[in-house]
Amino acid sequence: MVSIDEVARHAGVSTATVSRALSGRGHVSDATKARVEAAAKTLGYVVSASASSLASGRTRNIGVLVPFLDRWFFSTVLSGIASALMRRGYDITLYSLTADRAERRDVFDTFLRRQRVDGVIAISIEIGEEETEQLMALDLPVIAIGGPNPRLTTLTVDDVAVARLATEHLLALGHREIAHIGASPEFDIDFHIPTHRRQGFEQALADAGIPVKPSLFEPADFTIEGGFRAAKQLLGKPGGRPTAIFAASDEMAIGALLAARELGYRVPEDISVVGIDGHELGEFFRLTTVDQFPRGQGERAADAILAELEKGVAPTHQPGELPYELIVRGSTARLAD
Amino acid sequence: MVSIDEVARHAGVSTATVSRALSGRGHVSDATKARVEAAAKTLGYVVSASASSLASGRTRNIGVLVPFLDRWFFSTVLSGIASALMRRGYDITLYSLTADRAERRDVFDTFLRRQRVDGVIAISIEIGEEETEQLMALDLPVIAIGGPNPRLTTLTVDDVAVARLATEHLLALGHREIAHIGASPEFDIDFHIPTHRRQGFEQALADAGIPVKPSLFEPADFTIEGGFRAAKQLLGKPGGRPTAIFAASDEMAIGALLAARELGYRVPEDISVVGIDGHELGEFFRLTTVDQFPRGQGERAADAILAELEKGVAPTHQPGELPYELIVRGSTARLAD
DNA sequence: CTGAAAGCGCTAACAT
DNA sequence: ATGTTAGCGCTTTCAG
Repeated sequence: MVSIDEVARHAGVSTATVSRALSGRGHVSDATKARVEAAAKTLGYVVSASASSLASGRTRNIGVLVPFLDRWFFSTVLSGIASALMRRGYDITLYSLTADRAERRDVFDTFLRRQRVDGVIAISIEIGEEETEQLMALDLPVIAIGGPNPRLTTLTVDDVAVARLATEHLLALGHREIAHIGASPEFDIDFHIPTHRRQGFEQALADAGIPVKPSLFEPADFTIEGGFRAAKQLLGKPGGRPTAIFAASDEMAIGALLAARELGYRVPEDISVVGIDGHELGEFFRLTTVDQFPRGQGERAADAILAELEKGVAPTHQPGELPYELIVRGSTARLAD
Repeated sequence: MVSIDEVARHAGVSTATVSRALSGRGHVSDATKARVEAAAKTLGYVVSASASSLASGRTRNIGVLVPFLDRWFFSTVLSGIASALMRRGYDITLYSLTADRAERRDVFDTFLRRQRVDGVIAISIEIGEEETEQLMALDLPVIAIGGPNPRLTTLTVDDVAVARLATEHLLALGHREIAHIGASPEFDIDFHIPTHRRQGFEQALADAGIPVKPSLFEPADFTIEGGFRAAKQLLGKPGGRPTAIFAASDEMAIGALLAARELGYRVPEDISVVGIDGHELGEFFRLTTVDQFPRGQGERAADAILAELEKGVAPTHQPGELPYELIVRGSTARLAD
């Protein structure tokens, strides 16, 4: 590997000047800057990350905490983060948080403390009291996406409003018997998003003067399969089926849609279905949804952390400021008289 | 951040001994080792990655090259890599290769050359001549998964055999009119897996004495939607529809299954469908498939690179040694007489 | 088995 | 605007 003094020699300057010219910190005349850049280029010189980090304290590397790598939502947010960060020359190191308690401890105890990153982005993970403490002890910028944590800077969408919007869409189409597929109670304990969505749902009903029937709620696990099972329950019960289903995620909504079909109901003629997320399969299934632009969430988080890092701008995020939008496709329709 | 000499002082030894005790390189008496470990623990000491890397030349960090983060197959392989690497205390830094040529160049020119990683794993990316050159110039262990590259150590499954297996399953059930959904020609140009799958399909037919009909091939893009469209074409053509479809991926197979249903065909009574991959949705759709254990592929790649790194074992992989297995579920059945 | 000391390849004062 | 120099926090000879 070619090192900085070869470049210095080649350009006829000191290593300090090479460093300045290449990093853009401190003044260098345009002429020398050009010479240095040319030398670096012909020699194929790239700054050594560890040497530079050790000397400067900056790593140009962001740590990203993800709960599941193989679930669509998370990997989509991650890809947003990756592209925004890469554009700015930052590396990203990935910390995948499994269910394994010990591994999870390791991430906070050890991995994150190696001084390998300049900041961390946490994607929709519920961070415990002690973990929050450890994150803050890192003394690094931290941006969390989803799952509001009062002690951390958090990017959130207003989940209550999102759920209201979905529900109001159904109400505006004339539906009165609306079922909701949300999280199972265990899931809810340390993850608040599903609760908020349920609240928004109930608020919208209340505002429309419609009583909330517990029999029209069915828990599931945020997968297609879970949504499928829940919808079968909802639609199979004798005595007055719902005319519409609001699922707390697109994957569950797709499951519901498939369940309705399998039972012989037509969507949207017999039953309307709406989800939340903006899932890539939504278009294919003609699913009406409230899109929350997960890629964009990742990009914003990346921008926020870079702003804090490079401009020292402590982000001033209002809770619930992330955008969302109702996308009306073919899975919802007016209630037939 | 607490540093190595605090630990040294606390344990009453030199920094050299702390380094040896904690890294396990060089001999330290059990007694001092215990003292050092205790000191490190009570002080909460964690070795600084950059200082350690600079001094030793080892980073304990593996670079992973991924083409798409948000596609199920890749994120699943990635999660396998992540868990195997994390268990061994390695970090992983992620390089997402977009279609953008310039960004892609950057990865090879700059990102990978920062000496931030000890090795690289490339997931199913077709690596060009020049890129291969650059990878080799890194002088680091490189493991590629899929897309055999004669100059790189590559973990592959025998795609021809996998496709034969899927096709032979259909043949054994009595099917003779078997359609294949594969890649569109552009896709094929620099990505050989689909071609191999097609070859396996054709070989199996040939062995059974069945002529290959071009009309029974339909290209698609490896998505559910693509498979859906392709199957509609295949099943909609007047004059003798196929009785079975072999799709080169599970996502396309699921699309095909949905298309068959929408056209009013029953699966598997009227038409059998088989895919390849072992997709998480396979179970839900009762899809017969040839599983190629993507998570396991990631884990193996991680193990291989660690073996090379830590034991200096240059991996001796035979082409096509990754496991695969036919999983018969409910989407295939005997041809009705 | 342990310690002293010389770097690893940069960056950031401090000079000039 | 540029050069000199002292580290950054470890690891690794080399001695003992």
